[in-house]
Formats: sequence, structure tokens, C-alpha cells
Amino acid sequence: MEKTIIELEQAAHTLKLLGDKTRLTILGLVKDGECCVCEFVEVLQMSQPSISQHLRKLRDAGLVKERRNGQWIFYSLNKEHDTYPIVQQVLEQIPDQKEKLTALEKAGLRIQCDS
Amino acid sequence: MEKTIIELEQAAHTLKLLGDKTRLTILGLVKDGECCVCEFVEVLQMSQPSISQHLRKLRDAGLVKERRNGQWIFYSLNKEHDTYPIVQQVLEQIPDQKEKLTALEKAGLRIQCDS
DNA sequence: TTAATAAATAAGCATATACTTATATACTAA
DNA sequence: TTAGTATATAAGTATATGCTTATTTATTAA
Repeated sequence: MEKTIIELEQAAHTLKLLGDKTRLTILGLVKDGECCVCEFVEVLQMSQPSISQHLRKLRDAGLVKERRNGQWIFYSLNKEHDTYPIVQQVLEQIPDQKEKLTALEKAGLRIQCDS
Repeated sequence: MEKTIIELEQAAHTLKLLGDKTRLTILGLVKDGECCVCEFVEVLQMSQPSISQHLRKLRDAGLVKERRNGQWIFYSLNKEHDTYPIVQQVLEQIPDQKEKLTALEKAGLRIQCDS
């Protein structure tokens, strides 16, 4: 497979979004699956509007996609996006965020995606 | 070689610095060698103080190092830094900036490092 | 010493960013 | 319909950011 070179401007825009602890954690959380907003709120211990605003930025940039399921909206990585290779590489080099979700699960706060 | 996992906070800080077109270009320019401040000024067509301020941020974060040679100060990638793997991966995925230096060279504006 | 050049720093300012609280919208279930 | 829950959006605000112009520092060379 030929290597895709990402435009500098687009790369900078994506990296700026990655350059925030909250958003980087959000992306780490959806690395292997989808999460709904209330899960981010629980894990990150931040207000719901604040989380929603970060998610909007990530979605506007095309880094994540959303799927509604009833009352819940699930977010996941958009692997089709031009800059996904950058996101992927970065996520491989930071600590796994999965344990934060398993902690949620133990507390019974994890939303069942197929509910 | 074991993979190094970079702390989330530190990764976010580095990514924030990468998330600016000017700084990303500067890093691209020093990917394969060193450049002095006036070269950045020429290539990027920006004011000298503005370039210096970007360089200071990159240096404060440890992403680049400097070397004085007479009147000139040469900047280069700091490959010893914890987050260098991230920087390296990102630089591999954006367009090469080398041609901008060869254009300088043709115009006779490139500083000879060993002058 | 003096003038010239390279680079750093300081101060000021307009805009961007990341929160906050309040409210609106969308969906579910009684 | 009505009440409850999940999420989005709006508006306000404090701080951060990236430029500008002016000045300072460091080095070179006359």
C-alpha cells in the first residue's frame, strides 16, 4: 500500500485537536470501540456541555463519527478520514485508556451499546 | 526494542505545538538537518520575532535544540526527547519541506553551516 | 570603540480557546 | 400529553495564543 501524505494544513488542524488532554483521552477511549457522551462525562469527570463541545470539534474535523441509538449518541473513530493515519499513530504511542472504561463497567455505569 | 509509551499530558503538550502550521513547517525543515533563524524567516515569510517566538516554544518543550555558530543560531530536531517518536511519525506523514530549502539555496540565501 | 547583523525579548493587542450556566432539542416511557 | 433522560447549543467570561512594533543582547568586523 502506498503511503498517503497528508496536507500540511490539514495535518496541523488535526494535531491542534489532538493537542488537548481531554480530546486526546476521548480519542483514546474510542480507539477500540464506541462510547456515548455520558460515558465520557463519567470517565473524564467534566461537565456534559464541555464534553459535547469537544466532541463537536472532533466531529466537525471528521475525526470521529456519531451514531444515535435511542436516547444515546455513540461516538467512534472515523477511520475513513484523511488524517486517520496520524491519529492512529499517535494513539499507539500514548497509554491505553481502556482501563478507564473497565472501571466504569465495574461500577455498572457502562452503557450497553446494543441496548 | 520495546515501545515507549508517552505520558498523555506530555503527548498533548507536544501535539499542541505540532498543531500550528508555522511550527509544523519549522519541524519539517529541520527533519534532515539544521537551519538558522534567518532561513526560517525567508522560507516562511514571517517576521523574525514571530519565528523566534515559535522557536522558543519548541525549544522550551524540548522538541528542538540550538547551536550557536558565530552570529547564527542553528536549530535542529532533538532526537533525545521523550516525544520524539511522535514528532518523527507525524513528520513522515506530511509533505517534505526540503524543496523549500533547495529553493533558498538556488537564490543563494542558504547559510553555510560550516562558514 | 563603533557600526552592522542575527537573534531574543518585551509589551501591546486582537482573536481563539475552554470552560461556565442556562436553555433548547430529541427521544423514551408513563 | 407529560415527565424524565441524553445531548446539543447559546451566551458569557477568563485565559491562552500568535501576531505586531520597539528594544535589547550577542557577535563580527571596520
